Amino acid sequence: MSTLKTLDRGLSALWAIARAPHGLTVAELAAELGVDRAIAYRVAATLELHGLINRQPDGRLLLGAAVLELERRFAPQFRAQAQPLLVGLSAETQATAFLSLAQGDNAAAILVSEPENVLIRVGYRVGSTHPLSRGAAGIAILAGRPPSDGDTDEVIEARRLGYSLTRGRLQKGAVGVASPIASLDASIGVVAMEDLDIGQAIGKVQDCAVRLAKLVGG
Amino acid sequence: MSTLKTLDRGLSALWAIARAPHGLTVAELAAELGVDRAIAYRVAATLELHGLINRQPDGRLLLGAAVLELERRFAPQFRAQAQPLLVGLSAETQATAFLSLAQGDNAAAILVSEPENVLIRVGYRVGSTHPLSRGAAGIAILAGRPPSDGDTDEVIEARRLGYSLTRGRLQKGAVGVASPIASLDASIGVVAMEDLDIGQAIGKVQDCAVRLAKLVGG
DNA sequence: CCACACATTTACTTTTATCGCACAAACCGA
DNA sequence: TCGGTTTGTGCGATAAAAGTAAATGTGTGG
Repeated sequence: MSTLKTLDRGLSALWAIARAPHGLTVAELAAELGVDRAIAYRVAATLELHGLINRQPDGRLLLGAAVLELERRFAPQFRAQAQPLLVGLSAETQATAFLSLAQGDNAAAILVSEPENVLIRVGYRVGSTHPLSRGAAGIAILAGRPPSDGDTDEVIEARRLGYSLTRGRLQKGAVGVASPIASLDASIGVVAMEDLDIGQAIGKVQDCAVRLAKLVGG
Repeated sequence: MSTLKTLDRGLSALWAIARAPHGLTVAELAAELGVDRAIAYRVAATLELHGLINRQPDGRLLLGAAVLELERRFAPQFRAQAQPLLVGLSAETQATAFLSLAQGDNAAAILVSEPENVLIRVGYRVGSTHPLSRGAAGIAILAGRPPSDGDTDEVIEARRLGYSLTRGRLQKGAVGVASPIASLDASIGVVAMEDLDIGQAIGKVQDCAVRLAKLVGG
């Protein structure tokens, strides 16, 4: 699968600028990319043309407002529909609820709801990703797919049970429960510290997965 | 100012995919860009590499979860600080409050707060842009900059008064008031239907601009 | 089971967009 | 005013992309 070097570099530049809290100068961007300044100018001009970056009066490059529009166009109706379900799930289980989508070989959390009235919550950043093979969310997604030779025991077990349960795979001391939504290549679940009522959580998570599948699928 | 054709086309592809509610097939993307399918494959592969798009099992191209991370990294501390001010402003004026940033020759609304308990509200989409020379937000931004030869009468007037007031420039029947935040190349303001209490709104908007400038500038 | 359409990837030649030097301009502090 | 630094811009050599074409899957209906 071949890729385009110029586009790849341009997107790397976008990330470099996104990562820099106070933006980058063109010279810094050039250094970051390991290219001549002239190239960095052309990359920046092209990104700016599309509103993805913005030049300050002092010349520094910052992320542009167009990223807000991209975000708005990311699965909008789906997220709107799923939001209330997640809020309910986090309230009932007193744990952090999440909805994850397969993105290539990763699971990405696209929606998170943290419980209120709880002293310590497990944070889960919207947009964060981890490998499908690690963590309850990813394993549940794999379990929602048709069986395959590469499936680990964890995945096979999760497929049989209808949910996955992991401890400390992504974060020490954290317990995760997730259930697949096969039609979406997604999973829904909760994470908490060791104090999670697992029996209850499993039921609620599975119920949520079924309701969401109905909501979207039919 | 020269740009990179390959990067430009790749970003156009990103927007084409973002605009399509149910994504695009590679063939559709190729048609949209006016290029051969083989090229569209390479563009898609590169975008996917960076998580900006995602391939469905059926092959369709959809926006990827990475856009959520980009959004998170867009002026995060600034937006968090400004949010409560905007909520207060919309509540006090019973109008839709917004915070706009200059992005090239456009003003982009990066934060919006709509009043509650109001029958008809003026909607203002986060991320939407319009030319700086049109609308209260843009004129206020220009008024916050040092005087220049190109300034229109509206801008000069707004600079003198410390706020801009427009009627129906962006939307028929809508009134907008905005005040510059010069240090940020930004403006804050409200829009409403004709029923806005303009005298009150001007004062509140200016007060908000001053407080936000202090919050961020010092 | 085969023929067919369709999606995806690869191999390879030609074209052209990109690279990176080198130069000009603006800025700045002394 | 003058070095020194940073910012921005033409232009020819060259590497990268375009554009063919053809191979490889993949599923469908006869």
